[in-house]
Amino acid sequence: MPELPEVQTVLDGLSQAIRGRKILDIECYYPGTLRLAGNLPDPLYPRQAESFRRRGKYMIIGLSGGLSLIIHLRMTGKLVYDPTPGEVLAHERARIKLERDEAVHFIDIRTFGKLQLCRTDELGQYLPNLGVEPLEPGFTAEYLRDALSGKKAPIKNALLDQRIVAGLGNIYVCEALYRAGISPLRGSGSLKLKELKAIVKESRLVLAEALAVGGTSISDYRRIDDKTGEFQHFLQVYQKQECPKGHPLENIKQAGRGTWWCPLCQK
DNA sequence: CAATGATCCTGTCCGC
DNA sequence: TGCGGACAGGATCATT
Repeated sequence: MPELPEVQTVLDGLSQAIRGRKILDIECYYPGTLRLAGNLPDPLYPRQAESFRRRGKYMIIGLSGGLSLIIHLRMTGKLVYDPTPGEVLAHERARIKLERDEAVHFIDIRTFGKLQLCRTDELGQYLPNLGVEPLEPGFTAEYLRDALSGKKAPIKNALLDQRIVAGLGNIYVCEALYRAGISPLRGSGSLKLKELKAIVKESRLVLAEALAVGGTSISDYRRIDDKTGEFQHFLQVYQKQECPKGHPLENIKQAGRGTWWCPLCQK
């Protein structure tokens, strides 16, 4: 499941592969995967891919002439750079066609991923409200204290809320809470500043470590060259039976998603 | 307003 | 062998 480290890894790969290149067309093979804003210029193509940035789990590619392409991989989306593309691939939902007959495939088994083309000056209308970036200076214990004050929702749910922190997903929230020694069931508003500091520190660490090895490949996630990331080998609790200390883990459901945690290590 | 649940999807895995 | 059902989950929308 692409979270911040995976999205950043894909984005870096995409930037390497197509920065400065001309996009000749974007074809859509599954209804709704490619969405066009209503007021786009004609002709729409060609457009040069000029800039590459990330906000939360959204990739934002700046195109020449004041346009932007927003890409969200959701759960099973993949971008694959292909210098010699042929027929439409299995599960290929869209294709970014480049000059010299090259392409980037958007492959997405479960079809939840989206490509949105819009004017750059209207980007705000096409991105949801997103909270602080967890690897930037604004992500502090004090920020979390203010954002979570009075909230009754479990800390696990709050950390998954992209309006509070943008980029964390199920895997890294489970890992960060384990490392911080905090139970995922704790009420958000009940956490002390010291505990929030541990959450901030461990979230940053786990994200940075995962980013350094190209993300976590549990099932579908791949880099742009279709290679796997390596952080799955370093997970301590996600989809595990026992924690590093040998304690049995509990697997519960929170907000419809699996939580793995150690009742002995996390309080 | 906040919190929860349903929804969108399909490949994989499990039990019978 | 094959089938039905549960499960995986990010974000959005509807409901309580």
